[in-house]
Amino acid sequence: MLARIETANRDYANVARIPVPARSVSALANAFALMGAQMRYRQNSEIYGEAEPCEYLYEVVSGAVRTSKLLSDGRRLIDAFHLPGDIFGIESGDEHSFTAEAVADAKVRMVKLSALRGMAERDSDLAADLRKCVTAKLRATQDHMVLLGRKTAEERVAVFLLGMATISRTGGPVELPMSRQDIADYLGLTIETVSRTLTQLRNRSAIELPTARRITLCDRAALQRLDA
Amino acid sequence: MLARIETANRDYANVARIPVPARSVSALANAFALMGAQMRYRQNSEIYGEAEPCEYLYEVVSGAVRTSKLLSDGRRLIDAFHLPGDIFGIESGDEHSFTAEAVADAKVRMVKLSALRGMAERDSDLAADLRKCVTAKLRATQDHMVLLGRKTAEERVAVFLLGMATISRTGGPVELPMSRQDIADYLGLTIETVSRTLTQLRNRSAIELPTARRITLCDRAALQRLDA
DNA sequence: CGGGATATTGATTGATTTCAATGTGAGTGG
DNA sequence: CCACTCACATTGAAATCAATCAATATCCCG
Repeated sequence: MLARIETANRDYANVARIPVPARSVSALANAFALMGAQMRYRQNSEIYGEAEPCEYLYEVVSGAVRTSKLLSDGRRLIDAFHLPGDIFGIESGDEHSFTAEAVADAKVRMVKLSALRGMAERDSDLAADLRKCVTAKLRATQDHMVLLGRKTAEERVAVFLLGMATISRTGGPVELPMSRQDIADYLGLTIETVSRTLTQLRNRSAIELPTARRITLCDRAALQRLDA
Repeated sequence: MLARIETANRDYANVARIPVPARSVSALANAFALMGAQMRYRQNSEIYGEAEPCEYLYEVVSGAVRTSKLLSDGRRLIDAFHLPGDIFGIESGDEHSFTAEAVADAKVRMVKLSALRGMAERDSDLAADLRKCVTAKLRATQDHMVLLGRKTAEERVAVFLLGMATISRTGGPVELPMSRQDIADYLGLTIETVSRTLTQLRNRSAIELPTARRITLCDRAALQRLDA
């Protein structure tokens, strides 16, 4: 849920997601188009690991990617989900602080950071795009931090649903590429609480759940109200 | 609890705090020394507000500053505490996403961001320092996010205490410039839970509480163990 | 020596977790 | 095509951690 290379502006209901409008990252988009090496990753396979050096910037072409951190005793926090068009691999230093894995089978384009940085010295648009990726990441992390620090289970789930709906902005139902465990670890909850909260929202007719991985938002206003 | 202009390296026990070593931000330190305008702020007065444009970068000279966000219904999350030597005002865009206020009477030096950015075009060291401030901020926010998302009250308080001890690295007791309410809002807890947790740590002889605002860490290892 | 804010402690409630079944659905092989 | 299976999701009951409500206690500060 980070910087996307967008082709159109839209309303950004979801506080947890601050996409970068298309025009402003076109230099980066070009770099990916020109220099991007495409890779495939099977579901649950690792793209990079925590503590590995940051060498590439990635763009999701298809599928979905999660970046997460595992605590010593098995607790896990998912920092973000990355969907087609999203950039990931931005990190807070020379080493990854999260692990990236394919949530579903994924195609990913990657570009060497050293190459991008080299180009950015000559191309101020590209330099600006790279800066924008970092600040967008920071903003998303700040929003996620507020969510985890100060919101109820119901609010967290509502924010998540609105965020997913914004991304896959087909008017229709939202297709979730991730499991309940992934959602729980993103929201700082347990799978049971996520499940119960979804049921609760369904009982109030805010959403419909045709299948576990497909959710229709019937009453966005009700969800929005929960996005305190 | 962000980038500091450090004069020496030390062990960085606290995951929530990633100081920038002195050498690497010397260009920025110079800029503050040369161009910094000093301001005083009374306790609890606002330095900048959420949604105001980002115009300055700040350095705490004395006292303490908090950056926080208020939710619509009064819930508050404190993003970070900034102590002497810390840089703050780094934000995720052109507008502040948090409010900055003096926790205690504070002296602050400020430099126009536009000026810094202008200089950074000619001075690659300064440009690197500015990048480092953003990435350090991102890392601190990521760590805080993990804390809020996945840690128990006891773990949160332990991390906070170790962090404060690292900052004010006098071997002696830690002086807290902030109230219990501030600590609670930083840790995503209530004042009662913070208070009870401190009492609990005292009963286990991990800490001593000569006064409410002064804490001696007697058993760091015990606290470290809680920093999962 | 008050007095008011701040902090601690106590009792209780409540939200979320944990533990434990039960249900559902996609894929496989008979 | 259907049963089987295994993973994933939902639901239920009990336990737990932290929040809330309610008194004190303590510390500044005048």
